[in-house]
Amino acid sequence: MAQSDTVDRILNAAEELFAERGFSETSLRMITSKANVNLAAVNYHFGSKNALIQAVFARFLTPFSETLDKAFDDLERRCKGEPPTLQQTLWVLTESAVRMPHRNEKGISIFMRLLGLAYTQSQGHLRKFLEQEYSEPFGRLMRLLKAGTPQLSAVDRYWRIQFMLGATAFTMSSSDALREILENKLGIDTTVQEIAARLVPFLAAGLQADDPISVPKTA
Amino acid sequence: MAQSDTVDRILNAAEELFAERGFSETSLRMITSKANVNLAAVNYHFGSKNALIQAVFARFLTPFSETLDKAFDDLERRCKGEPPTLQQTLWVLTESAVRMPHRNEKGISIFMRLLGLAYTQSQGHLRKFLEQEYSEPFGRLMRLLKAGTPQLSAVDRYWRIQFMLGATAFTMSSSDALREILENKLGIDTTVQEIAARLVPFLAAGLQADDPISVPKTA
DNA sequence: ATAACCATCAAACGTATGTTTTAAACATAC
DNA sequence: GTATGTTTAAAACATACGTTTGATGGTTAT
Repeated sequence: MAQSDTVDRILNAAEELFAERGFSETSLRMITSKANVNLAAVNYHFGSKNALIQAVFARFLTPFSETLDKAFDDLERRCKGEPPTLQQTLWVLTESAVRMPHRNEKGISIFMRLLGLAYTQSQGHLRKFLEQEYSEPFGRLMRLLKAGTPQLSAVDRYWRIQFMLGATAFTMSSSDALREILENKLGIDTTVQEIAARLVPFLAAGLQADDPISVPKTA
Repeated sequence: MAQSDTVDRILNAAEELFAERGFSETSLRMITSKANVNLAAVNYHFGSKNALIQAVFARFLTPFSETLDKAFDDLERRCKGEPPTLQQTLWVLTESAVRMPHRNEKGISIFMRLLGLAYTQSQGHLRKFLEQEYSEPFGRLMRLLKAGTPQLSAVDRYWRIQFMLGATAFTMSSSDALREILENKLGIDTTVQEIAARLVPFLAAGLQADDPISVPKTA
């Protein structure tokens, strides 16, 4: 073949297995046998397992950050100087994620699950890589969230953004299982888009909650 | 010695290392050398690494579920037939977690981090163990949450509880890292109690958000 | 005193991991 | 058609893992 697709097959298999099982729990042999390539191919093409992990993230994060950047440009153009509202920012964010071209119908939930894992699993090299490569679009999102919640102190905003990321990554990462449970329990089918549509008002309300750090009614 | 403290030393070391690094990333050799016991002691006293993981959870989850049960009894008694409000339920939950007797000042954050890991890391045996052992207090919490959000449809409530669990588990599972980032950025030190106190109003507001499934302003 | 029991220890076991090596097959350019 | 650089293949590498073994010492009960 003119150009081998070995690299892509490895990336596809690794992406799926990482999302299912986490990084440490996924061996190179699982990946290469799922991808139907030789074991040595990973180290040949990527150099190491850690570099493969980073490559998996780069493959979807790079186009996503470009899409997001353009969508934010669009949003700010429509707002003509006025800072975008929190709901607008959140909606552009979820829309960009959902609208990304995905390799299959599981793409969006794999995407989310990987983001959650990047935060959760203590992979020092990954955190460094993501901070170096994607600090700019991340910073832009943070600035927009800040503009959308001018009433919050920096500390309040920081924590509430963490809560927001948690709710999103967690829900999306297990959206398949959650959708299935709901289907069995109430006979209702839900799309990822609908989940996102439910998530946005939840997050917006949480981010903007009045916050007289509630005192217990306990005696 | 009359009674060896080997078991407790193993549990203490394991608890701390699991919380720091996750389960797969923590080897028995790390644990036994931190605990200053022989490598074989783990398999002798617990049988296997998985059984040790479960024992670590049981040691704090069993007393916690008893404390929580009594606190819910208390709450319902104070409410005299009226269903407790959502804020009351959430507050009793976090209060019970915070008020638990802990072995040291890191105890509460280790507790939280482990709970987050239990959700996040795909340890099949752990999930089964927790479901079997603690289904009753978990079910009670779910019933109270339902009573506290009577205005929600079953579907809305289902998803919003998932969002809530996600925000909590995710934040708690990376609370150390998040606290550290905040310390470096703004020079502010945060206790786990403060995080919990910030989380409650966020969750309460999100759970009770008005929900006219927001339509994008996008063209 | 002696037997039974339990906890500890160093050492080894078998397995699985990430990585490297060697040779063969391949496509492409001359 | 042969040479060249690239990709695959199979095997072996060293290392780390969870677990098991068999000997040893100490405590308890008979």
